[in-house]
Amino acid sequence: MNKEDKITEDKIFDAATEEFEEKGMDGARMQNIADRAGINKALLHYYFRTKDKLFMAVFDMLAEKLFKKFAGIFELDMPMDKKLEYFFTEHMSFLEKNPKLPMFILREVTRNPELLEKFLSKINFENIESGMIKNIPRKDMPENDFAHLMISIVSLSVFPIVAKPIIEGILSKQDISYDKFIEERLQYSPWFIQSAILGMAENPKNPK
Amino acid sequence: MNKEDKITEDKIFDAATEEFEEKGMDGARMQNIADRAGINKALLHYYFRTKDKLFMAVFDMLAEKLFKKFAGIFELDMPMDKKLEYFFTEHMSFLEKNPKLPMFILREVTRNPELLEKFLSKINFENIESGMIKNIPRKDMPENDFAHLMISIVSLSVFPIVAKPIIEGILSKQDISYDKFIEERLQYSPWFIQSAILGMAENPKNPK
DNA sequence: GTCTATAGAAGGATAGAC
DNA sequence: GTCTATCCTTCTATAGAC
Repeated sequence: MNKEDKITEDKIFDAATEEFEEKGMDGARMQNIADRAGINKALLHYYFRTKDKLFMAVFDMLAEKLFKKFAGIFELDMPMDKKLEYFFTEHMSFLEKNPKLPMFILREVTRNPELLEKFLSKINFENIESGMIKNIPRKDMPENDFAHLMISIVSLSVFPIVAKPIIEGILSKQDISYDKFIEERLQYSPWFIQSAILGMAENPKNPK
Repeated sequence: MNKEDKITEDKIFDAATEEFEEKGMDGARMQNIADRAGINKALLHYYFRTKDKLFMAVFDMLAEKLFKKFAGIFELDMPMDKKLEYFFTEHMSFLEKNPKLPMFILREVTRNPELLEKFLSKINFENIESGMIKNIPRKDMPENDFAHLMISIVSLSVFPIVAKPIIEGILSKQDISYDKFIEERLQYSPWFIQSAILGMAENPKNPK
């Protein structure tokens, strides 16, 4: 199905997704959305009433999209080393295809606490925890260390995408391609994390 | 010196910094800046001509501030394990005091390539590389692995701050305080990274 | 359902008095 | 230097013809 065949509401929704994902609520313009969709401004209001309602529809869809990918992976039942590799392969290739998505979510939930609530409400904590804990490398791991490990994994996968412009700029001065760099991280990051997990077990934290 | 004594230009600049850091260029309002500074809109234009010029002055100052902190720490001449601890202590306590700064920089350089150039131009790559390489744990580390290690360190320190709203929300459902969590990371992250470095040395990457 | 034209609100910028 | 009043542009939103 090409763009011409699509019904108008879909064309508008897709155009709005592009505009909002790129510029955020504050930077997006209804005129730009109309232009991208190849229709006029009045039609936007005919289908979605207000900019805010249109934005909400887009945010909801994108939050769902990002979240589904995360949760699904953590729930997998496999050993930690396999899970890590699978996570980075799946998750980062997803983010490569949607490079603006994490920045969009972060920007908007930071701007508007209501959106934060909307986003958090999608998370099913029980599934994630049980899925991870089942295959955790060390059964004696202190409770909070689990949270630290999770945040570390997410930091290592999401930040290189969120900070793409800066990292790309820095790498280019050393003649390294950003895309190649991200490709390498599919191997590097699981290796890094797995090494950290093993290393931490061998060399327990000195008490504070 | 309290706010009343300050000369007007400084009051405006400080108020603009708050407004821009919080809302970004697109979301900031000149009226809000005037209100925060306790003066009227006309004065903003008297001192800074346009919103864009005022924004540029603020961006320049904040980019410098963030960058100085980063660069200075990497240049330190000390062994890797001490450097890591020092980095996280210094860097994260700085970010705790300026929690909106990294989001601001990321949001704005993503929005406007000119700002990205401005930001990148501040970086002195030679100082950073020489300062890090001098105390790198493994002299035989492949070239790109150095870049991967650096990005990993920055990811682990910056992301938990950038994603504060989401992380805070998730932790609160498990009755963990965000501030306490960040405090713990001052110990956890250097330990995590140090363990990874040691672990990777012992367990070399299997060739792709 | 789709368009043109325009109303109406918001926000950046300026004129001019003091 | 600082203020009030106001202009002008930009943008969201609606009216009304087809």
